[in-house]
Amino acid sequence: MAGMDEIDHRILAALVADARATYAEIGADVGLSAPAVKRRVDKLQDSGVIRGFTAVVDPEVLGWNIEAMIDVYCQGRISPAELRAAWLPIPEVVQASTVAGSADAVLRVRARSVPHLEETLERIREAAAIERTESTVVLSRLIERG
Amino acid sequence: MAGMDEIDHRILAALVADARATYAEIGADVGLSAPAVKRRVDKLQDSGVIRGFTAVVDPEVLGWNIEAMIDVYCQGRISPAELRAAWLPIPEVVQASTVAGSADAVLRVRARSVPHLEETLERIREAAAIERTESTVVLSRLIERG
DNA sequence: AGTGAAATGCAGACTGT
DNA sequence: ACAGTCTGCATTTCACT
Repeated sequence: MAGMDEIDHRILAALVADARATYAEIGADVGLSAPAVKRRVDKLQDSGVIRGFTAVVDPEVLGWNIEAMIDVYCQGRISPAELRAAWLPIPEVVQASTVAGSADAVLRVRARSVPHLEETLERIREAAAIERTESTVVLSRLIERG
Repeated sequence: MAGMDEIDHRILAALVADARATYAEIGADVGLSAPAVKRRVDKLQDSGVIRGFTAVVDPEVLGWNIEAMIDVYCQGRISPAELRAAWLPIPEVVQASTVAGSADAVLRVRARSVPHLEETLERIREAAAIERTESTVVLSRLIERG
């Protein structure tokens, strides 16, 4: 985005802290009226700085206890857009990135059980032209932020 | 949480999709009145299933353009708690997990530039008794959720 | 869990700087 | 261009059924 001043950054921080905060509350924090805050938030969304608003849910509570990282090796060249389209419908895929390393992409997957993880792996492999995958199971989550 | 029925799950899904959706909108989706939805959301928050609501911000725009995943190989046995304590003060570390694989831990790091990434790597290595690290730079973020 | 009413917050148009 | 005020309308929130 072109001009992002101090106030925009403070509005962003407020929304990251609580996405359901009212415009008036944010305005009180940053010293602006509610309509002024809304105008800025709208611009921030239109320009792509704010991608959206989500609820952060405790995965443990829902029984999605097991997590794994999957290195994916593709056959030939597949565009990032194709990979994204292939994996987006799989809800177990929490994170996907293309990387500059020996692997082509790295996924982060959450599942309820080992059989569930295995089934998810199968669906990931079927979704695109994939040569092989290498999975490493997460033992404990030390840090989670950003 | 004790009793989480189908409707609770659908409310969760709606809030994950858009944390600023109104209770009336969610109620229309799940077949409940707005006050009923609010009561369920409040309970979901009190019981810890919903940890909060945040805005998802494009990191590129804020200048934290480069991201890397770091496989860490430790010397001897280090407890997860020690690793956490060592890396928590480093703000560039966005995610850290111990894993069951050839590496002992995997970090996800965000930096403003390659020199900044290098400096962060140095600090990560100094923070604990580490044998060696293997970094892979992220080319593009395909999916980011959960 | 639904209903209805009061309080609150939102979104648009308008004005001033 | 950007902030403030006003206003009609939607939403939240409470008491009650």
